[in-house]
Amino acid sequence: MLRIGSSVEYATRLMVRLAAEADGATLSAERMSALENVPRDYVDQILQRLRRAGLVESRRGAQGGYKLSLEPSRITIGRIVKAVDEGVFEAVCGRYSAGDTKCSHSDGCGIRPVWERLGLFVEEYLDNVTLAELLEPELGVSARVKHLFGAER
Amino acid sequence: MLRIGSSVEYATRLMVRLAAEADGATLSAERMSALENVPRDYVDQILQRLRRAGLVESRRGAQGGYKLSLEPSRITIGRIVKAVDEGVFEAVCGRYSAGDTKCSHSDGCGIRPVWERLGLFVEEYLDNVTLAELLEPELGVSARVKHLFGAER
DNA sequence: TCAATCTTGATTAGATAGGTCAGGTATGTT
DNA sequence: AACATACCTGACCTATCTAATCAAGATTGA
Ligand code: FES
Ligand code: FES
Repeated sequence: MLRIGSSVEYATRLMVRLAAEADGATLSAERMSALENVPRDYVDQILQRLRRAGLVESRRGAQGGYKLSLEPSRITIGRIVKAVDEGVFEAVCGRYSAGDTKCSHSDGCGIRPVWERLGLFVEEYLDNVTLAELLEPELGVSARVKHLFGAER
Repeated sequence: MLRIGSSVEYATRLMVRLAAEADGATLSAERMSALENVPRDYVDQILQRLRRAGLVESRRGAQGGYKLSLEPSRITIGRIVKAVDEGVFEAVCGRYSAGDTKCSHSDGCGIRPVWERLGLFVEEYLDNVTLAELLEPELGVSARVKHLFGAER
């Protein structure tokens, strides 16, 4: 139901690596592959998706590589996830085309909003964790997220 | 990443049907299949999983069928989901066996807690929506869940 | 020129989800 | 007893998706 796939995990790890890089220094895909133990060609594929989403910039040729295109504090896990994982949230009800009566509840259904809210909920969570916060592991999860939990757990 | 699969949606719909049944009246799998437009054999399969989880009771033979084994107010969506969907939450980090160094972060990783919290978060949400609440669609999503969202959205 | 490095898109092997099937067991009715 | 109804069990199939690989090209720096 909720699954952090390898592309999402890899992308996050790569981004954290880049964020840890001092200044605007670049890292090559080759190097990131070695550092993060992610298959070389797969690193390429993931970085391209991140680039197309505007999260990283690249420079080709010798001494080329990648670097973040925004400050770590402006990049959220949510953006990373959306960049590499097309359908972040998907419910069955939405898969039926209009005429299809398969989901007989379509109108005034009490169940559907539960899934939809859950989707928003997860998005809200992911959009409130930034790369910058991940660089300070002693904080654990973002303080900004904690309010979402309500009372202490 | 977050996907409401058909087994989860079907199970929820079937449970709502049963909850709507007055008193302890039973419904046959055949009938539920027709009412909810879910493949006959698949209904069987799903109801068995719900029964093994203790959420429904069955009676065999003529005039047999299924009914809830608990009051609707004591059955949460979370329990339904866990009954039909084995690995509700799964992160990549957890897939590597101890010796495997694939995930070089394993210790003191700042990323992993983000996924773990998300898992708890989703569980908390699902465990706070009951069948009883779904029977009153005018309420939309449970008031008990709203506090999880923090301020108005 | 040459080597390093990103860029593009197709392809493949394996896992998973969604659904089907065949055969069995229990129970009510006649 | 016989029969129909309906649950029960577990194996099986198939389309889709994921993770990963591959091949060929385009830039850049030395
Ligand atoms: S619209 Fe799909 S369950 Fe109600
Ligand atoms: S332990 Fe897997 S990303 Fe850190």
